Amino acid sequence: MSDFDVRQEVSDKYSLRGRVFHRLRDDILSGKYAEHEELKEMAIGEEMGVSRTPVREAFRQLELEGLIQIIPNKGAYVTGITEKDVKDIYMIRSLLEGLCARWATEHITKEQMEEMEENVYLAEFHAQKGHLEQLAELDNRFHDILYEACDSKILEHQLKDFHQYVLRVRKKTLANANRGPKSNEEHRGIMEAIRSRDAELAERLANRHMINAYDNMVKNGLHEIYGREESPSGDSV
Amino acid sequence: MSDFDVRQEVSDKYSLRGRVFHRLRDDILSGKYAEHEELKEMAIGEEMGVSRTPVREAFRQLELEGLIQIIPNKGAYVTGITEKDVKDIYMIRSLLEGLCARWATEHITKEQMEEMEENVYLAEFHAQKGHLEQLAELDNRFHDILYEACDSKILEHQLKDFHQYVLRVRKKTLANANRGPKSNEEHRGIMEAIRSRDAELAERLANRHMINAYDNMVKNGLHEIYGREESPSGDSV
DNA sequence: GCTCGTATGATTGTATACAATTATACGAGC
DNA sequence: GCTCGTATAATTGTATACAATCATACGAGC
Repeated sequence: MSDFDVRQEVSDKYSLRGRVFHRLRDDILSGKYAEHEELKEMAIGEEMGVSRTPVREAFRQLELEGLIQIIPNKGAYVTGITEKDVKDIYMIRSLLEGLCARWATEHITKEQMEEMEENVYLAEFHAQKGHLEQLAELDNRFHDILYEACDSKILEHQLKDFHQYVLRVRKKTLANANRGPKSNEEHRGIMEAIRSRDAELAERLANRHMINAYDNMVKNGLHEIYGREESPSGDSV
Repeated sequence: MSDFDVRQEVSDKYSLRGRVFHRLRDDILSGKYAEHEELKEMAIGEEMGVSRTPVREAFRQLELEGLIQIIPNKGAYVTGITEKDVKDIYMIRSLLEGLCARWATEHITKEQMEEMEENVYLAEFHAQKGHLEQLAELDNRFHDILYEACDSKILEHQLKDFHQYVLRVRKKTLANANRGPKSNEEHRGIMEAIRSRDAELAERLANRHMINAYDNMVKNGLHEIYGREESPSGDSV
C-alpha cells in the first residue's frame, strides 16, 4: 500500500497540537467562529489551556486545509465559502465519485460489498421510520465505504477532503426529509451496479447522485444558508 | 472572487518559516532528500541558520502537502510515491483537466486566449528547433493558463497541486524528445476547441491529453525511474 | 548465548522570553 | 476640523529552555 497521500491526515490526536488542530477545525466547521473572524494565538491557547507553540503549528495546518488564512505579521482569519465554491466542489466531486465508483467496482472486497448492502437495507428501514439522523449517518458511511473500496489512497483522500468541506455547509442546514429516501434509492442503484460488476453504470449513477444532491440543495435555497440558520437544504452527501 | 481555497498557498516567502518551507519543498522535489529519509529539526535548522521553531512549523505544512510524514515523537520522513500513486494521479488529473478545459471554454478572457495561442505557436517553433527546455517551460505554462482560465479557485488549486506532485516524478526523468511535439499538437487541439467555444471537444481532448502523457510515460519506463537517474520518460505534463 | 530491564543519549513536544511588526491613540501642525 | 507623525500597546515571529518520549547500549539474570 502507498504511504503517499496528497494530503496527510493529522494523525496525532493526542498531542496538544493535535488536539488544538482537531478542536479548532470542529469549531470552524460547526460555525462557532464566524467567517472572516480573527483567531488570536494567545486567546485560543488560553481557552484550550496550552501555550502559543502548539496553537501556531495547528494554525499552519489549518491554513493548508483551507479553513483559515494567515496574513504574515497580521493574523489568522476564518475563510469564507462562496456559493460558487460549493458548486465547484460538487461538480468536481461528481466526477471523482464517479471514478471512485468505477474503481470500486473493480476492487471492492467481499466484506466491503456486504457492508454496503447492509448499509442500503438499513437506510431503507430508517427512511421508512423517518429517522433522519440515522439516515444522515448511514449516508456518510455509504460514501466512506465507497471511498475505501476504490483502493486508491489518493482518490480516497481527495474525496474525504471534499466531503469534509461540504460538511461546513451542511452544518448550517437541516436535513431534507424528502431527499433522504431519494438519496438512498440512488445509493441502492450504485450498490447494485457495483455488485453486478457494471463499472460504467456505477460511474454514471455516482456522477448523477452528486448532481442530484447539489440540485436539491440549490432548489432548497443554498443561497439562503449564508446568514440564516434554519433554511432546509440538500441531503447529507 | 473567492477567498476560499481547498489548500492555501504558503504566501509568506520571506519569513524564516516560509523560506524553510519552500527550500525544503524544493529539496524534496528535486530529490536532494531520498524517499523515507529522516529529516531532523535541528539538522535542518542549523543548515538553514534558523532555530527549530520555524522548521517545525514548516514540517507541519509539508506533512499536509504530503511531502513528508510525521510520526509523533519519532520524526519526519520523506514520503515515497508508488507507481500506482502516479497512475491514480494521472487518472484523476485526466478528469479534472477535462473539467477545467470545459470551464475555461466558458470563462476564458481575451487576454488569456491570446496568451494561450501565443504559447502554442511559440512551442511549435521551439519544437522544430529541438529546444527541449523551453518546450517544457511552455508546456507548464500552457496548463497554468488553462487552470487560471477555468475561473475556479478550487479547481485551479487542485490541479496545481497535482501538477506539483507529478514534478517529483518528472524531476527524476528526462524530457522525451518525441513526446514534446506531440504534446504541443494536443495543446493546439485544446486551444482551438476553446477558441471555437466547443466545450465538449475541449473536455475530451484535455482528458485524452493526460491519458496520452501517462501512456507515454509508462511506455518509456515509469517503472524504471525509481533508482535510475537517466531513464527517458513521459513529457512534462 | 539469549532475553529483558535499566541507564544514557538523542530527538521531539511544549512553554516561555525576547524581537519585530502592526494597530491604535493621541496630539502637533496646518 | 483634518492630516500626519509619533508613542504606546497588542500581536505575531523567532529563539531558547525545559519536559517528555524514544532509541540504543550495556549488563544482570537465566
